[in-house]
Amino acid sequence: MQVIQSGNAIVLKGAEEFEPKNIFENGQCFRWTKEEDGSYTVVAMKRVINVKKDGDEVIIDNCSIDDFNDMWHRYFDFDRDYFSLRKELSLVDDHLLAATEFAQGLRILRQDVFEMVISFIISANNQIPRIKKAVDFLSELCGEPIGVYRGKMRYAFPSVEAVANISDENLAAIKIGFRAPYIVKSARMILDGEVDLKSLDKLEYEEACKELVKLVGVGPKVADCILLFGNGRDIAFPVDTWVIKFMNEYYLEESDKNMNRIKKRGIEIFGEKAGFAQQYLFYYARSR
DNA sequence: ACACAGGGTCAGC
DNA sequence: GCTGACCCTGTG
Repeated sequence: MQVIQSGNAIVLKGAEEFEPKNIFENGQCFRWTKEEDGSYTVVAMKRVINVKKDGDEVIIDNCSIDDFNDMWHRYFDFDRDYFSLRKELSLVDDHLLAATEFAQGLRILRQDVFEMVISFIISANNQIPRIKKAVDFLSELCGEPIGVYRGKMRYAFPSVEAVANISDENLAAIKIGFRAPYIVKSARMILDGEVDLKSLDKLEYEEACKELVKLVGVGPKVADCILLFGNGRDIAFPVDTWVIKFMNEYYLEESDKNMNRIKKRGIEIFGEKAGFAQQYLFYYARSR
């Protein structure tokens, strides 16, 4: 892949397996907006960029080559060979074959752990458009302003301190209902060192799950999302309503609604890369 | 109008 | 382990 500077943008030539729609609209990330020209404006890591695909080129606006190499290359998981990954998964069965064909260009973003913790606490029993609104508004209310882009001030995702010390007024304003005390308590637990997000890397997968579930509003499903999207755990297999549906329909001998058993079975069937199988199948199932 | 559900979790058996 | 309640709001 070639990275070329072009004004305030960079152009990725020969970027394989990169489809903005399949990357951003699969529910892993909440901090993007689709522009009228079909491009995606994204806030992450105290930066704002705009991503657009044009034929076999990817154009990233408001981005330098240094920023790309230092941050966005990792964020977009460019070290991974998604073609081989899809090919490998497609061998499992016809469902994964169809899903990996359908969602070609999907990537699992390497996002900030704390942002994933708060975002996915908010996601519980909620709808994706509302989750997006809440996360955006939370950032606007107590995130650092990082500059104007396309006529709008953009705000970074708030720090642990900011969420832990959010005012009751602001908390009420984001309208996340029963989840409101969860995000504050969890942020405080992280601030106090009761749960250490920085040492997650040192733990085995199961231990990392146990650590995250200590947080309030974090159950097994949210813990898996945090680990898959914010901690690079390919094996994490988040079981939500959609996964329960397709697992029962295609992969289980008899109908089951127990999330723990379904998760165990999912990892048995899909193996080390269960998280990717989940993402392809989830996106495929939800799009129909 | 009003019931229903949405990338689940928690408390109470 | 299993069940029901849960804040909020768009949908039919």
